[in-house]
Amino acid sequence: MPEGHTLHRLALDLTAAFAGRVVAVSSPQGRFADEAALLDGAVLVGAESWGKHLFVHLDDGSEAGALVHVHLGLIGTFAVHAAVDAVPPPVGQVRLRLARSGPGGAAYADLRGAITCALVTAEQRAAVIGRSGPDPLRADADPDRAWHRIHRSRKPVGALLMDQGVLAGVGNVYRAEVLFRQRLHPLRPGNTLRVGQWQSIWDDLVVLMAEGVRTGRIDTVGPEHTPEAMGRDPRRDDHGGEVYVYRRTGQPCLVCQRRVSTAVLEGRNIFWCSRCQPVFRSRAVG
DNA sequence: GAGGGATGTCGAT
DNA sequence: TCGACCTCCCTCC
Repeated sequence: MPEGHTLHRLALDLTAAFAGRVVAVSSPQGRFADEAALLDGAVLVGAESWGKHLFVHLDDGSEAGALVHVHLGLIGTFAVHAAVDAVPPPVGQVRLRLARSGPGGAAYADLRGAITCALVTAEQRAAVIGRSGPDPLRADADPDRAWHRIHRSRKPVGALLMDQGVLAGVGNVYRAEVLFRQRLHPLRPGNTLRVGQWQSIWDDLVVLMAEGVRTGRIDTVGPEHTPEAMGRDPRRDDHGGEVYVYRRTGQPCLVCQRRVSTAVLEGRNIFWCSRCQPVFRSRAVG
């Protein structure tokens, strides 16, 4: 699940469920037990995301407060259950549990399978953010920082969009889809893009990812390409949304009918339509 | 019910 | 380049 929209939504959900409340902090699995004991009984101030990183701010009575850094990795989940009758016993490997009771009913959140769950300082948080590129979901994002990296790089734009130091929060689905929507081949070198093309990528990501936060799915097809509009079966897949090329290898392009192509780039699958996203040819012909 | 792949990243080799 | 993380959901039997 975790692309930037998932983390952004998670931060909103955690804040809605726990902000301003005393939280019971535990690590039923045990791997975060020492830290959890220190945080137990603190007041949760709020949660925020930057790209795929999540930070939970707590007031533990110390001057600086406490900060938990979470990265879900590929398989992690952080499920928020708001307004339940009672907090049930943990099931499976729960690395971190936040729980509260009181007005509005009980609420709890269970973290499983995360690659990172650590107590960090404000300086460590700043370092993580400093290593990250702009996040299209953040109002304070500066897309020029990403453009500065992209237009000087010979690396494929498909690789650059996934580099969290260039752009934060874009994963394999948004990469594939925004490049299709902008009719750009994923192997096209970054330094061959024009600034207007980059601006279109950024603007599109801002809209698509905000929609993802709102719906909890990744839907990228225009109104003319929905299952209803085209009279086709809706997609049933684990990301749940309607897309143009992501994991549609061999199926007909929704725009031109050519079969969707796939390849591996830097260890990850890329998907594109070879007619809608033609191979870029340099004008500097040998 | 088993088996495998995946929306990610880091550290060890 | 490989394993860890050890979840979730899909496909195949």
